[in-house]
Amino acid sequence: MTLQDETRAVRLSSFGWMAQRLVADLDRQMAVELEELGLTMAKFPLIMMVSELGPVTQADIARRFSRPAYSISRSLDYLVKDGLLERRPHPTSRRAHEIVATPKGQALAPKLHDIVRRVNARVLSPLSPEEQQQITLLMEKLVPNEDRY
Amino acid sequence: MTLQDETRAVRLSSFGWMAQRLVADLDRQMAVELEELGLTMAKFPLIMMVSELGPVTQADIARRFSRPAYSISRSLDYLVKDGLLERRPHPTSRRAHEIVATPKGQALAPKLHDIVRRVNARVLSPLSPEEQQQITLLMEKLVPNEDRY
DNA sequence: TGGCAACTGTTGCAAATGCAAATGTTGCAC
DNA sequence: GTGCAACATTTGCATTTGCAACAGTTGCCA
Repeated sequence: MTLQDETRAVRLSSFGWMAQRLVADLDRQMAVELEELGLTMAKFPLIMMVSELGPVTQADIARRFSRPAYSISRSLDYLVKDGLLERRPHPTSRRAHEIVATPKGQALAPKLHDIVRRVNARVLSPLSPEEQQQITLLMEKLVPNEDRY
Repeated sequence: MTLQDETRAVRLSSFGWMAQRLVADLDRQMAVELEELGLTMAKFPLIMMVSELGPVTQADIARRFSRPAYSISRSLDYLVKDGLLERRPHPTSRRAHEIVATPKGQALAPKLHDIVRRVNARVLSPLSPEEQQQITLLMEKLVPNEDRY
């Protein structure tokens, strides 16, 4: 077996490689759907998290996403500018901010739910319903549903 | 059911969301291993592709990755500077470049294979061998193994 | 109380990325 | 062969991102 064949074999049998491709497809499809709402893949998970958790602190968001705090700080700048989220003074701490959705932001949530359901259905459509259930269950074992996003 | 509960339910039942988390973990683990070789997740797939396909054209790389050509052009700048890949004049076309691995780049390939195998094994380890086989097969149905990377 | 380490958030600067326009090349119809 | 559209690649510029340093706040213990 040549080095080239070996490299090819490694790639084709790599679960991670397939997962990367899958997520790339997923991202492309989501980006298209989100564009119609004026959103991007960078903004979308933030709105979802705030919609799910209600008032949260920036540090909390950062922890759950396993992302650095400065990154959240900057992403929020955009969402605040869009008028979708809002920084409010935290009720008990003067260093923390409470992040909440504006009415405009809240109105987005149901549409985002639809998009998520639609894109998931499309991506999974090559599988039979039983297979879809199988892969979902297996996936749940790989990425335990903690409070992490 | 409140809006918050609904958002939570959508997220937790979303296959795509789990896939995102999985790939994020995968990326983190790969980044750690690659760092020991002085590589990054941006450079790694390029070396793999050139190692697998031998001399390729930049446009071909771009097509296979479904990425814009300018992005490949810039990534190659870094890899050429690292002395891992090389731009050679194309034998038949004067506008195209032939991209090949330098000896130093070729020497990297076996180490990259090891890393891919190691990280895949670690990520899949929560599953039994039968389950690992199952999820791999299901995944193959979702992302057909074409010539696309 | 005073001091200090840990925490929350922001910012300046450098590196990376995306987009649109430019440069040169090629195939092909005329 | 000329002209022109499609191609392969690069580059200038604006936007985004990452990193390290900063400013302010809080908990805690001596």
